[in-house]
Amino acid sequence: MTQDGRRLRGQRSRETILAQAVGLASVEGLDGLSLGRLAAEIGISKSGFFAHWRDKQELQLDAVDWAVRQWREHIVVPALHAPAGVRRLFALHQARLRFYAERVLPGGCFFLAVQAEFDDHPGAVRTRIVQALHNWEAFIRSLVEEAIALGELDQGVDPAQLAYEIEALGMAAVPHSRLLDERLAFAHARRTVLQRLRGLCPNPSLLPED
Amino acid sequence: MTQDGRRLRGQRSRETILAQAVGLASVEGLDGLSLGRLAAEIGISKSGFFAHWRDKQELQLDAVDWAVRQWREHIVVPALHAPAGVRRLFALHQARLRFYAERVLPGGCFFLAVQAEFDDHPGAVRTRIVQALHNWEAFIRSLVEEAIALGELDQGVDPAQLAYEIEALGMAAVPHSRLLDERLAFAHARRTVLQRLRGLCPNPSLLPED
DNA sequence: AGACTATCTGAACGATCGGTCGTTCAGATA
DNA sequence: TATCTGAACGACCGATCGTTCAGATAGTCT
Repeated sequence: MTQDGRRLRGQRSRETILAQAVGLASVEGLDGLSLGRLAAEIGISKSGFFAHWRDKQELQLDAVDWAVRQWREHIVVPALHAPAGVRRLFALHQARLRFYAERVLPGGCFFLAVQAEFDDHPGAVRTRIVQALHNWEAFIRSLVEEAIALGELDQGVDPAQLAYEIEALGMAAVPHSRLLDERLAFAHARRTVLQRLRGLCPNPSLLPED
Repeated sequence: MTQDGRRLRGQRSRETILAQAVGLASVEGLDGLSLGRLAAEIGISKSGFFAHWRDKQELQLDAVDWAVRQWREHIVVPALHAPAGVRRLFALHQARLRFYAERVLPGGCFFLAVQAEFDDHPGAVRTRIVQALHNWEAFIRSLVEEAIALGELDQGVDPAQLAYEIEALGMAAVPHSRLLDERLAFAHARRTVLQRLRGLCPNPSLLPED
């Protein structure tokens, strides 16, 4: 492949469009997202979209993929820098809360907005969302299993159930911080998981006290 | 007040419209809800709405109130039949899960759909949603405090934090049951809260073992 | 019977939706 | 230089959105 300035420009456009689309979708949802408003916010023409995507659904699918990559970079990768075991599990939870607190996405969480929107809308977009959610929970579960294998969590722990807990307590921080008390929401989300992990950990000193 | 057949008919219309609107909003959200589709599903004309509500927002506000009443009847009232304390707290959680599992609303949970939609949309509707959410959490908190006062929960328990836990673990059952595994989601939501309450209760035999 | 009122309808409105059209322009190719 | 291609544009399409309005229907009151 030789360097083609045209394709390079197109790729940059796609990137900025997708970034903006994920941000907007975190507020309005993927269906609530309107091509006209999206174009206006970026400062391009609406018809320009169709040089990159056949229709709105194609853009939605790419937006999901883009959001998954963003999630990986902001939450998964930083967590992998923590030592394996219970500390990595808690680092994952903290990275997620930081992602929310720093308002990386204007709507808080792309996946929360999109799950609530598509759980009753069959189609290709829903399928891709399901896949992303499944991979995410499987990843949490694998960290739990690793922590058990390392002897940093009780043997009796059900990995799927603890993964459900961590996911639920992290996700709930979004609406709580936006609709009620922001400081309290993040404090509760953090402390709940922390105390839960400490309670299940034979060596609680691996984790901060509070 | 004399009996007026017209007003009676109007009230019945309002009721069926609101019931349908809450159901539809649990799927599409309160903004995603379209008057045209709503009218078509009920079998009335679109313009008939405006005999009952000035505009769409007025209908949205009444829909929130209606959903709150439904929530009270289906979840709060049944829980109050359980003996005060930790058993009532768990009964509340179970009533909620039953409400979801029985698919009373086609979208699963009106408040989940609506929270994700309005956390970034200031206005009267958001204000009313915030109020409803606040009242709900305050109610859970009051049950926690009651259980502590009755000596059925450890003194050290932070009522606000435990309320956050119960709310988060219940709410998360909706997208999990719809997008991943329904049976597992409800099982996790139930067992997590159950084990948590048993762990905090000096007399665990008040609660079922599993 | 006639005046009045609440409910509901059908037709129409301006705005916006996703999407298509032909066209323009920059950059690559030969 | 001549030709081709990818990106982006403005104008426009039919459909649907929330909303308005004049009028029909039906139940109440004098």
